[in-house]
Amino acid sequence: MATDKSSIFEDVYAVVRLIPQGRVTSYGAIAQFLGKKSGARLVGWAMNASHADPSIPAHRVVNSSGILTGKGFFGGNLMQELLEAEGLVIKNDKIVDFKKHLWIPSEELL
DNA sequence: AGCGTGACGTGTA
DNA sequence: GTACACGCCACGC
Repeated sequence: MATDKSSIFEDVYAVVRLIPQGRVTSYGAIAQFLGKKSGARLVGWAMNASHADPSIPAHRVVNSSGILTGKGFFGGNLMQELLEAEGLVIKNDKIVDFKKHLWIPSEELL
């Protein structure tokens, strides 16, 4: 949004930044919202680049199982603590009641 | 233009 | 329930 890079990163960043606190979304949901049916990998790849932008709550993005796949990129349990700080409950690296906290842009933003 | 890679997703065994 | 393979799109070399 802020730029005309035409790169998928910007699109992913924009969506991730819209994720409300205490909510989470999945790579597939974002990919679907962007129009990529199975572009979940692209989202994950974009998130990898999100490290350059600390304003991106990448910790709110998990895989379709609600597992903190990218926690290793945050360093230890930082990702889990961030989510717990937002009222979420993490158990065994996965979000409890994941579907309950799931935030789908294509539905919430509709 | 082709190959390899990736914080994924889904299906099948 | 776990393990493996395929598919999918975009970027870097």
